[in-house]
Amino acid sequence: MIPNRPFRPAPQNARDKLLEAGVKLIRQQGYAATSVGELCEEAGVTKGAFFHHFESKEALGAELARYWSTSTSGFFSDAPYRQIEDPLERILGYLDLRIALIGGPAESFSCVAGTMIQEGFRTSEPIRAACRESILGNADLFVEDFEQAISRYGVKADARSLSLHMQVVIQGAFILAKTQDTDDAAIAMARESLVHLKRYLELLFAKETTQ
Amino acid sequence: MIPNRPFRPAPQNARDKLLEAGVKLIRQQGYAATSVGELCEEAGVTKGAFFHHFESKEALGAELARYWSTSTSGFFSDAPYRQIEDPLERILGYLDLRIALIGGPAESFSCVAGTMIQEGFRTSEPIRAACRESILGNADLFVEDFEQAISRYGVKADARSLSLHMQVVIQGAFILAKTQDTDDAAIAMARESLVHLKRYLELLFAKETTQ
DNA sequence: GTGAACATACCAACCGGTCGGTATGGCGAG
DNA sequence: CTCGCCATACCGACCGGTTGGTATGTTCAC
Repeated sequence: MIPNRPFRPAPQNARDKLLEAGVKLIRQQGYAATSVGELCEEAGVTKGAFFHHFESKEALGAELARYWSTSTSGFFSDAPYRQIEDPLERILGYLDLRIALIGGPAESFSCVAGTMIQEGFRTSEPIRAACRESILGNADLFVEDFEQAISRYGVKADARSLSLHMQVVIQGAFILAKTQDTDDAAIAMARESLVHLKRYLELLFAKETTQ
Repeated sequence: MIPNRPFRPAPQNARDKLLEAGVKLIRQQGYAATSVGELCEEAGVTKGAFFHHFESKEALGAELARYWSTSTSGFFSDAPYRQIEDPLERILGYLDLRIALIGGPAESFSCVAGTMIQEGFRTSEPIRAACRESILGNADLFVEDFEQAISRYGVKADARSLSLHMQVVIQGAFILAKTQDTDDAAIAMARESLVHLKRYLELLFAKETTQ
């Protein structure tokens, strides 16, 4: 779940600096391995500032998922592919955008919420809930598109289930990308899976496959 | 990547007890959040035993991925679905088995390697390499099946890419499962994604969809 | 002059890892 | 048969450093 820093405004206050530091460090090494001290150093603020803005490290984790969610869903609901009239083409346009956004090292295109939920789903209810909202919220963006596509193309399928499946493939693609030795291989790996997802939707909606 | 304890022999020596403890605790809370002391307590051994068998915590992490890999790939290459003659049906049989194995809480059916690689892909080369082998090794089990299916059904597709895509969906399904509030919802979520994957393969190989 | 936004100094608990030691069992020499 | 030798398996006290978190300022806009 993409947007790198260039997509977001450079943070001014300590709070946002800490959240940006969280995006960077937690994507790279996970939540538990990232210490409060490290976050402060990366953000260029002190521990006092940290605990002024966040009740605990756990609170930053939960806030981070919300921060992430807000910036990414804003990005995806404003992008040009939204103007495409045909609902299926709109969804495929979204996937093309995601494919295009995959670049650089894996930690620059993977998902903060997807990383955090693996560590926190049993041990931190606030983090689980926030990551849940982030991931399912992104899926929600496409339920209506799928409903329209289903009725237009007369296909028997469940709109919500398909939206969730898109998230499944995206999250899984990030994991497989992380197994690769080089950035290029990771990029190719992640993109390939999204192409499979596109083909599934094309086949399901009985459209001629581009391949 | 499934098999729960019942599929593996009860460990006798300290080494295997520690690996079993690793499977349990790291699935639940991740690698970094699991301390050596905790692993020893869960395994019922002391720190001395830990560092007698493993050079470091990191070494246990890497060994754990191999341990996991060995027991799961053994399980999947011995299972009955392997006897199915038709290569596509064999692959679909594998997915049916995976669907059937999804049960209980998310930490009992999710993948140790998929959890660890998110934390270690940048910070620990031994862990990344071991998780890579585990995940890609599982995918390798089905390359030949796909090759046979592709030539039998005369479909234009890449066998290795399809095998990897199966892993993508499986890993992604585990992440989405962890977002759910209840075990039942998590189970349903994970199974649903594998059903989508089945349908993709059925459509791709031009077989009548079961749905 | 008051409250939000930070900085500094500090703490107890816990972390990964070390180390000196013991219990057990295999094995070759006498 | 047995005794000495040694390797392996395991124990648990201990160490220095790091952790998340706190208590107490300081600064400055309103």
